[in-house]
Amino acid sequence: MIVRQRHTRQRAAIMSALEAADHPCTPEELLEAAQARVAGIGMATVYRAIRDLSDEGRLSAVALPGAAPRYELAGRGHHHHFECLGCRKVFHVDGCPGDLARLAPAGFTLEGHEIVLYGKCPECAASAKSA
Amino acid sequence: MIVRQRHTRQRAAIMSALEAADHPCTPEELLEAAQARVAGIGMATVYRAIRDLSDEGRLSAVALPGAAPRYELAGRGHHHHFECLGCRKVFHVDGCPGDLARLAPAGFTLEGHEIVLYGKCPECAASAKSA
DNA sequence: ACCATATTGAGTGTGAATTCCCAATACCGA
DNA sequence: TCGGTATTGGGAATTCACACTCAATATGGT
Repeated sequence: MIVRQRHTRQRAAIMSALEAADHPCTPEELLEAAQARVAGIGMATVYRAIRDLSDEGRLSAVALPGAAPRYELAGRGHHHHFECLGCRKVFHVDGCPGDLARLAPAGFTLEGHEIVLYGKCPECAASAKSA
Repeated sequence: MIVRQRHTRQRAAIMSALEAADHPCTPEELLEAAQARVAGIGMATVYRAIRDLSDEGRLSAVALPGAAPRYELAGRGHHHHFECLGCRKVFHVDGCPGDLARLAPAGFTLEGHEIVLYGKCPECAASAKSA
C-alpha cells in the first residue's frame, strides 16, 4: 500500500530548480530557487520535498566533508564532486580513477568510495587573478 | 607573547588516548578513552583540549562526509581514510592515487583532494560471514 | 613550599539545521 | 463539480555540536 503522492506546484518548482541548477544544491539554495518559481514556498516544504523525492529515488543526497548536505537529481551514474574554495559551490566531476581497491589495507573489503576535489572554479580563479 | 600552556593530566590523557587509538576519534570517543585514564574528565575539557592542541598543531581534524568531525595526531603526512560501514570506525589509508588533476573539469584549478573508502573492516567482514 | 594564574567540571547558553504542529488550501478521482 | 485527504506555510519546538561562566583546583616558575 503505497501512499499516494500528489503533484503540487511546489514540488514541481523544486524539481525544476534542481534541473536548472547544474550543481548539487543546499536546502537554502533550493528554497531560494523554488521561491523564484512559486512565491511563498516555505522551508518546511523544501525539506519535505527533499525527503519525499529522495524516498522516491528521484533525488540523491551529496554529503561532503564538513559541509551541509546537498541534493542533486538521481540517475547520473557514478561521479564525484569539485568544491570551489572560493565560492563554496559544488560541481560535478565525471571521471573516476577507478582502481582504488589497491589502496584498501589488507583485510579490508572495499565496497565504495568518495572523492572530492578542492580548488577554484573558473569564475573564482579569474577574480583571484584580477584582485 | 604566547599564552603559556600547562601540562595537565587531562590533556596528557587525551593525547595518550589519541596515540593508543589507531584511528581518528570523535570527541565522544576521546571523552570515553580519557575518562578511563583520568576519572571525571568532562566534555568541555575534551573540546578545549581539541581546540588548543589543534592550535598547537599537534592534532588535526578529519572531516568525513555526513559524519561528525574526528581528530587524529598531526604529522602523518598525506593520507586518506577508510570508513567501516559496519562499525563506523575510521582507519588510516596510506596510499594515494595521485594523478587526480586530469579529473578536474577544464578551467578548474585543483588545489587538493579528499578520498574516502567505504567497506568492511576485517572485524566486521568476519562477523558478517559468521552471521 | 608558595602563589599567581591557567585549567577544570558542571551546568547553562547559543546558533544552525531540521522537524513538528495544525488550520487553511490545493489536488485529483469519481 | 464535489469531497476526501495529502500538502502547505510559518512559527514554535527539537536536536546536536560546541562555547561560555565561574568557583574550585592544579600547575610550575621561583
